[in-house]
Amino acid sequence: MARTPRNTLNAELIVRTALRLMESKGTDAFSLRGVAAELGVGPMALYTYFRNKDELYDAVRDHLMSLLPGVPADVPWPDQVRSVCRSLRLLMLQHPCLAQLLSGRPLSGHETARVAEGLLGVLRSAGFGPEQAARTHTTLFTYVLGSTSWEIQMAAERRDPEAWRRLRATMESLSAREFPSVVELAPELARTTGGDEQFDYGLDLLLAGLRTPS
Amino acid sequence: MARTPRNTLNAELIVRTALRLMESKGTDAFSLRGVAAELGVGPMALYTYFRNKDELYDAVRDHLMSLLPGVPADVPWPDQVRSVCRSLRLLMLQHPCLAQLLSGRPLSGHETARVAEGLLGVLRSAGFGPEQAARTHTTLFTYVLGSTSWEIQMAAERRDPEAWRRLRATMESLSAREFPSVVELAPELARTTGGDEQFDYGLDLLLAGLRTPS
DNA sequence: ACCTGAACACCGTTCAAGT
DNA sequence: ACCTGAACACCGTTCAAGT
Repeated sequence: MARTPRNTLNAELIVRTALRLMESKGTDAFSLRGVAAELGVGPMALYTYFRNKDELYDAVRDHLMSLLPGVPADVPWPDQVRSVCRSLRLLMLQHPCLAQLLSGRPLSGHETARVAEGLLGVLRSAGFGPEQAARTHTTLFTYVLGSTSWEIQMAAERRDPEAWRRLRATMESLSAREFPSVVELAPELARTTGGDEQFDYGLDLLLAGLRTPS
Repeated sequence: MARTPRNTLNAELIVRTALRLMESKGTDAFSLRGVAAELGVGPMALYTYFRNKDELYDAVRDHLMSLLPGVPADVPWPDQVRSVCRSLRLLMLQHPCLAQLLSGRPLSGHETARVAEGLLGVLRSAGFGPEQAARTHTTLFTYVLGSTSWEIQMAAERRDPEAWRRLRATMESLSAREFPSVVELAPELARTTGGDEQFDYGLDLLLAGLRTPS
């Protein structure tokens, strides 16, 4: 093995490699040693650029959030809100690890600054007061986070034939006495556990609530 | 060390011990070996009751979800919906690991059956059609999941003085040119990242949307 | 500064064995 | 069946060292 020459590593390269491994092997299977091996260096080489694994997680999350597109101008504010929310959802769907990085880990503080700025700017321009703008932003953001996390988990289940079979079997074995509505609405539930339509349904519900006098 | 006598172990005891460790040492720090040590047995003793770590995770999650209270009768349906959603949020706040167990792991299929049954029953009785009931249920559930996950993460940040200091510093260092609205509304954002009021604000937004003609 | 290599204290899990 | 003990293939991270 030729010794790795100097300065072949840098933070961005490590982040890109980490991201690639997370998306191919799953967020949990990801390891520092795996990234190092992929880069052809010893595990300790990464510690020059990140103090520990958490810092690398943070860097991956920040990098992904930086990919968020801006807010479209020249459209009514509800469409601007829709655009920001849909963009965040799409980013999470394209990078499933992002959901876990956002909801299950310590926060650095600026990872949501861009989506917050987008939503708050739109809401303030639409005439919302400071408090209501802040509350509405948090509501919208957490709705996107929850619905998309759930959607991703369900999609993962669907991809694994064994897991999907088990899940269907469990649903079908539910007692019709104990869970009459779940059993009756099983087909509808299966259709509404993800997808653009379901996401927009909830989003429109929130927007409809916003337009009623408060 | 006296040898552990036979039949001292059982699935429920293991689940309770695992839950206790998860809540004291954090969901991530939790380990099979830790549970075994706490119970005074070798790591392999647990494999008699659970095929692997994932099965133990599932058992803990199912146990927690079984603690959900029922739906109150004799109140208007919007209050019934509020009750189910608030109960789920409270359960997640009391057991912070539940959020991660629900959103970041494979699903067995019946963990959400009770909350689904509660919501679907209420919505169907209120006159919603099958499709709209299913869509509304998924919207409500994922809102609770997302908002409470976020709230838990923020609360964890607040408890750790070092993390909280870093987060405040990051927020204050945000450029007022790049993020004018975030900087301007920083106090409001800090106040609306959790709490009963914030949760109810989003919940009422959804309920308000539901009452407009669809 | 940038990277290596050995070492430490952990993991989950398999396997063979005991009762 | 219920539990043990040794072993395997992993982890993240520290430490001392090389350039």
